[in-house]
Amino acid sequence: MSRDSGIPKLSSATYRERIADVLRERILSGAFRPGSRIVEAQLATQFGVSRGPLREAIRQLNDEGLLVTSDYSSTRVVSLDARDVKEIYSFRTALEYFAFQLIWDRRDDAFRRQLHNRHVKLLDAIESCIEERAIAAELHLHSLVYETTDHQILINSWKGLRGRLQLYWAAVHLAHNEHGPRPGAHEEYVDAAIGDDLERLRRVLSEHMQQGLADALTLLCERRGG
Amino acid sequence: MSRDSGIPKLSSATYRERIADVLRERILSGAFRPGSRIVEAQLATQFGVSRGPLREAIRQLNDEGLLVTSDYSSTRVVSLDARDVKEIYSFRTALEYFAFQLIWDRRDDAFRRQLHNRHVKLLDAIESCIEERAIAAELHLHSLVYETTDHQILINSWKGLRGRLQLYWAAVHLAHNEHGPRPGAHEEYVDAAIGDDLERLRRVLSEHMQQGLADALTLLCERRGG
DNA sequence: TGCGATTTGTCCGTATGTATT
DNA sequence: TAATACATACGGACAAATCGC
Repeated sequence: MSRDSGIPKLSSATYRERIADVLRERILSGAFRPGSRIVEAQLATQFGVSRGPLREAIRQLNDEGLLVTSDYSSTRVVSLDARDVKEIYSFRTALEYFAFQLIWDRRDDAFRRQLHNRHVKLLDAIESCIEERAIAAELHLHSLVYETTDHQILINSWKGLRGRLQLYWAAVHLAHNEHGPRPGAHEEYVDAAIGDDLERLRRVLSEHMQQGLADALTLLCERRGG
Repeated sequence: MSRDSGIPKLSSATYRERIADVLRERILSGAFRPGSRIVEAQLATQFGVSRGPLREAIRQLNDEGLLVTSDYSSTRVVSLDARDVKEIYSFRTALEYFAFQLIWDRRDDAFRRQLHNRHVKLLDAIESCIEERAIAAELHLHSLVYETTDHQILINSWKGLRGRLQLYWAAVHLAHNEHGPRPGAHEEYVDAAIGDDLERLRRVLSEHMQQGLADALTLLCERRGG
């Protein structure tokens, strides 16, 4: 009824694009929880747009892996299982190592400074005990290496992974609000990232991701259990 | 006029899906050449469908990286430049090494047999001098390791890359019909893939891809030049 | 600079197919 | 089996933006 609901008219670009942005934001923020249903016509009237652009936005979020629609029946927010999370973390390890390989000999002071800044922000966010902030800050820290590569395919691939990671952690957070990133977990990562031993970074990255995966799966089990 | 043009009505699934399949096939086969224009309304009448499903199919091919549409103006078949090709080959190297890592300790006789089969088929295809066959056979050979991983994210990622590779080679072929994959180029690849030295495979893969990239860029320059 | 033509983007009413109950 | 809800598809119309003249 309200017909409010985002879709800022003044910003540029097409409706389809803006709708996709709003939908993505609501899914990642947890406003639309995993498994919950998305009804085309409902959202269209809520957003004050026709079904056409809305359908196309939904299709796009399907390709991004945030929505799942079964033909002629329903579309729901994706609900990740243990297998999905394992795939995400293993793939992420490979991508991030590739990213570091690409920039290894091009790392400069700006890179080191940015890395430090984002690490400090992460520690701040963790201390604030606002888990959304902590998650966002962690992903922001890890994003730096991807941005630095200037490799479009890699960056897009990372965006897709990051979205699903964010969705997953948001869901975990809603299930039981505790457990952000660990305060000391990124010291070694940052240190290796600015160091001179690529092979060491490889090991640190691998261990870092395995720890992240372990945390994720623990929480997944707790959620299923209770 | 003709209103023929594919879109097999009897097969399952939605129009959007079938239209996307037909479009993809025509792009990858070279029937729609890189840079050529795609007009919504035209295709809709040709295919005998309305603009709705057609638009959605176009959107999907946009996400797959085969079409590029500029808002309110036009949509064209993507035309890859040197930078794109470099990104594809470097990313592909990283993905394929990751894939081998995943299956390294799980390689069995079935894998080795399949690899051999696909290699023989590739050699046959090269000898036939039908370049489309040779390209398809080469991609089929490389696909094996991805399929074996059973890693959905990785497989989807590879599908996207493979599509653009196929598009690129088809374009090169139309420009001057020569230069398929080299006959001896995959001996070492297959040998390393069934061997016991992962580090050697890494090197072979890297060199193999660099050679492929070099061939691709040479042809690109020739195309631009004459 | 402006103008018209072309094409994409969007809306709405309606009809049909499919899954679910 | 029938009814319902919803996704899918159609067609005609108009708005908005781009491009060529």
